[in-house]
Amino acid sequence: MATKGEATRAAILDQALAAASRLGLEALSIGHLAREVGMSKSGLFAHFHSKEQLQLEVLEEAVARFVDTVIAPALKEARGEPRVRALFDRWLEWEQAPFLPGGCVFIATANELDDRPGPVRDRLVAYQRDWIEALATAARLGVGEGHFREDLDGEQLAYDLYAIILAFHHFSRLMRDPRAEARARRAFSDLMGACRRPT
Amino acid sequence: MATKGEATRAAILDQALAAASRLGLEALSIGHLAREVGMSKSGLFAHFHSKEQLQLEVLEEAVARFVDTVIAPALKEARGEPRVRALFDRWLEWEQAPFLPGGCVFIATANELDDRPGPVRDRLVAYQRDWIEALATAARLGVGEGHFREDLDGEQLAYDLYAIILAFHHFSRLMRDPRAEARARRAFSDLMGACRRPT
DNA sequence: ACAGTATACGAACGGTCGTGCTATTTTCTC
DNA sequence: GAGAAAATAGCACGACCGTTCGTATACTGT
Repeated sequence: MATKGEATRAAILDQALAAASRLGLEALSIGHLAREVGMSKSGLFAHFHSKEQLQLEVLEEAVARFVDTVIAPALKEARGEPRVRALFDRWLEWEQAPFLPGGCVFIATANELDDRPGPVRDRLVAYQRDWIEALATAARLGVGEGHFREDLDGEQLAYDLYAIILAFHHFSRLMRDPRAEARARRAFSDLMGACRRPT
Repeated sequence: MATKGEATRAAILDQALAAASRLGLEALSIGHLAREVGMSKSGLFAHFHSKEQLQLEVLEEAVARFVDTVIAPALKEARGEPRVRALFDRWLEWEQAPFLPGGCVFIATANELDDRPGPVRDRLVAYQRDWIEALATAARLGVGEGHFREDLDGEQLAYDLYAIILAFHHFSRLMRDPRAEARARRAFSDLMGACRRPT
């Protein structure tokens, strides 16, 4: 286990993830990143053999952390509304995680990649698809549990949840609106209200 | 039209707006843009005296078109729900306007500017603030007209509307989801349903 | 038609980018 | 502690970036 290499590699990815959160994956600069980590450009470059590979590994790292901080904890909650609520709460936490100074790295990256074909885009889209599917599944379980209306459209709920989070990102990151989180939570609770089965 | 200069200037801005829609304002490259328009880099540069100025003028152009295609027509609709509906419909049209091949240029730019201070960011934020305020005002008029609940929060509705559009951008541009528009319209009609005064 | 100006061009600058090489240093293994 | 292997540094490259400048061409008003 070549420990030293993996250690610096982890340090690089950590720094790169933070940078990608603020500026996006595309704007990652190897020279700038090397200066931040405190090593030479070529030394850093040797770990990944291309910038694209670096981007892919940053993406992978982000996904691993997303699973840890959002998905895994939420799966411990009871099926149905509690789990959906946990997914949303954790997602909102993720948006403000200390290692993501610029907010969700997927959102930050999405816009700059939506017209740039390539492996990085492909990976991102695949991950997003999985995540949306996970949201829809959690929503459908809520119907099975009797928490939600029988005619609830799981994919539509996934869309609505994503909408709330995207707006939170927009209002808090761009507009610096301090009421962004309150608005997001309000929107979520209204949405839950509309999903419950009529009494 | 004063002459040749303004004509090419308009052609440049037109091309630049399309490019910014796809890749963002930051990713605009003067050399690349010049090649697309069919002129020399320095010739193009002479029109705007810095890249930042070019970005600002592209932003200005986008705002002018947004007013023309979204705001102005909607203001002709009756106050209240019809106007809110018109604003939303036109906004969705705007997202798919032919001169915006990458979707709404404001959204495309928002993410790359949210951690880049400067005049361009400042202008964008100011415009966004105006737009959100306009949405909130339109919502409040709906209360006065008796279309919406008395306790409706205009700013919250503006947030919710923005959320739907942002999600549409995400699902259609990144995910290439053909059901994105249907989802957006469904979300909007659900939202309107929740805003109407209880009968 | 001519003068004067607006417009465009080409070349060059300093800078940063990603990416190869080749040494050299550091770390790990026996 | 010696030798192998991994990790890092140094340097150079071609490409592209925004920007400047001097010059040539095209237009405009008279």
